[in-house]
Amino acid sequence: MAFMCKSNRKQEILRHAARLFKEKGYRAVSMRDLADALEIKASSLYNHIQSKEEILSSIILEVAEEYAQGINQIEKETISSIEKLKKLITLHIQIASKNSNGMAIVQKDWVHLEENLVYYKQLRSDYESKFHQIIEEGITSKELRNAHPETIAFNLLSTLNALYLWIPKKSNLDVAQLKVELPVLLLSGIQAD
Amino acid sequence: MAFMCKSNRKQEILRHAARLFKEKGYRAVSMRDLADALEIKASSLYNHIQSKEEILSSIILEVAEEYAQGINQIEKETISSIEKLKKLITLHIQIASKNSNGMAIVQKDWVHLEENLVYYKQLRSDYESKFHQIIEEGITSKELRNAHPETIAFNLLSTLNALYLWIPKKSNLDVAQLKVELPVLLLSGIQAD
DNA sequence: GTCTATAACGCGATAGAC
DNA sequence: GTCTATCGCGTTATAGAC
Repeated sequence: MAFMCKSNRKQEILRHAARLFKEKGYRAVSMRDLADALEIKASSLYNHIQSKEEILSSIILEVAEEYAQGINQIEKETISSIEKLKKLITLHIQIASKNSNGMAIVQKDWVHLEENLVYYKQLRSDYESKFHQIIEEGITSKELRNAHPETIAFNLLSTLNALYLWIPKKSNLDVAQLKVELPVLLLSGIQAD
Repeated sequence: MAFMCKSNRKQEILRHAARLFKEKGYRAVSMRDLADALEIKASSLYNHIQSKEEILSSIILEVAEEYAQGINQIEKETISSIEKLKKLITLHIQIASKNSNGMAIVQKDWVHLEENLVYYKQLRSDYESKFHQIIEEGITSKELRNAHPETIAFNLLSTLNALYLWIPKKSNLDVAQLKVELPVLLLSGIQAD
């Protein structure tokens, strides 16, 4: 989507919307609230966007497609499973520090998608399948302990999915440190000896 | 609260509300939706409850107080920190399997509390403090590796808080297995050698 | 591109009959 | 305890002036 250059105003709307949606939840933010944040009237928003749902959709799909692209790239690299998992952890940290609002909205408000709900669910399910497969490869190659792959995936993904709650409270320095510390913490329990 | 025996009808309302709130989110479920589920009219609900927010409050506080009670009991036992953490993991699994709807609503809709918002936040912050303290004790006593306590707590709590997403898909047998498997998985990475 | 005015509808909640 | 009828307000979105 690198060629599609959205107008400044639309970008600004999306930015404020992401912040408000994260704070109060999609359903609890009215178009008047959003307009107030931009210091215009609600009706003026419709010169830049089609509907409230289009805003939600833009925010969520941007994040979801970033994850999809990230894992597709990592998946095809010729590195060990452990290295792939480390790169996945870094991917989550990067997205969460660049766009923690978007990540929060994906987690909490994907259910309110309409037009793109099916597409989003497909992206999510593809992501999880690939994540699982990397873990299964790691067990097969004996890089990982022989535990249940679903349990391992559940533990990793729930921690990574919650990063949006944690990262906004941290400084850039802390985030840099997290990129070192989190892979160690998350992987040391599952790596084979 | 063991003496306060709510009417059957009220219990039924809370049960249906919990299911609907989990599925669609608190703000997206109208009193008419809830009434439909009970096969009555919306106005009839108000013979049993005061307001929509009272329903939310009941559901959330029941779970939050169960956690508070659980950790208060565990905290004062004279067992090792590792044993306390194992009991905390079991506590989360138990609550999530008994009331996964309630747990989901706590995570997603606590922000919509009004009257009891401050009280809920206090319960939550107390819980997290005690959780952190148990981890810090474990590091001091050298039961746990000398990693950052916040990182350890973040990993544990994000996985435990996500159990409501995972447990409803599992059979009773799987849950029993989870009670064995999850402590091993979560603690093996942080236990001192 | 922003405004005022308003359409069309859904919301939580109440009053009062039965 | 459930019903019908309704109040007052908030919602997304549109029409048309400037």
